[in-house]
Amino acid sequence: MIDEKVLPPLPLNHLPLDALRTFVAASELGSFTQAGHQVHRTQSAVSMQMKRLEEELGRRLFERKARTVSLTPDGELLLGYAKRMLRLHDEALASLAAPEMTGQVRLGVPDDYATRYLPGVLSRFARSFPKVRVDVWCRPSNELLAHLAAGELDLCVATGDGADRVKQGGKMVSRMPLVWIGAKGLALETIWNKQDPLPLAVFHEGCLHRRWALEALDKADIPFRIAFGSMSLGAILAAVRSGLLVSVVARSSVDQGCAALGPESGLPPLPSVTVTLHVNEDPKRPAVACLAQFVEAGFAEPVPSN
DNA sequence: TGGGAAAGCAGCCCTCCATG
DNA sequence: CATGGAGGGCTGCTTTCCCA
Repeated sequence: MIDEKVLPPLPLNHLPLDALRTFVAASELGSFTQAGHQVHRTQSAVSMQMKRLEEELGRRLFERKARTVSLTPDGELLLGYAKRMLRLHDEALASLAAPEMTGQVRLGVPDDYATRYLPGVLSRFARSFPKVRVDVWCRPSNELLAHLAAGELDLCVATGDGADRVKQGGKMVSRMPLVWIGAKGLALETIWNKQDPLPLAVFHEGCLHRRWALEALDKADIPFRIAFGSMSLGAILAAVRSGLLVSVVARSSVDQGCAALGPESGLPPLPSVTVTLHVNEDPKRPAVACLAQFVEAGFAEPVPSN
């Protein structure tokens, strides 16, 4: 028998999903005004919502600066939970809206993002819509977009420099920093003395990671030699794990046996790639829009750890 | 130009009460 | 006991203004 007199009072706090959605938008956009545009509210409404959320939690979530806002450590902590709660909420709505949905959806994803994000997205989608068949193609972004335009795919994920992809009808779902990687524990000077060319493992011609990496090296006047080329992320990572060369991948792709090389390595800084989602909308095929929601939510999740 | 505060307003929701 | 309508309070929004 539980003696209720010794129990601490239950907290009355709750986290309204509306406010969490605004919170996620503000944290990602770094602005209450921009967040307001995204959630269809005014800047003042966003400001008040965030103030109420902070009061509810008794924690400061944002550092307010002159023209921007940024997350406090408590805000960072909440962000992960908020994204998971919103994902579950959206999944539940989608599942209840059309639990008996059937059909086939053709999804295209670049190889490196397929490895990281697809398993979770596909398993959640299959649990919610077991009667929908999903066919996945792994190809470079440009090829996927061509297949989408030809009607051979229903939706695809593509990487690019943001503005271009959005002009092509894509919806931005994430920004992913590129990083130099080497074998875990690698002392870079053992394979590169800065006079000889830097040994590189890179993706195929036409890959954005490759182009940006080579441009950054050119700009920094660092000679290089392509010692390994592949279309497969798995092969690139395996080559890197050999400890004989370095490569460039999205931060989310760094796996066991590899480590990101910081600025102390002497390698030039790299930009971030924009990840966009492109959909051939078809009102007669709701499964396409549903899978698009799941993919988008998958990219909103924290990067799965190794 | 963007965030915060105050005032005013609309709509939601809870409570109460009548009705079947 | 369930349901539906009325009334009042509360919540959350927009507008406006001020400050950095």
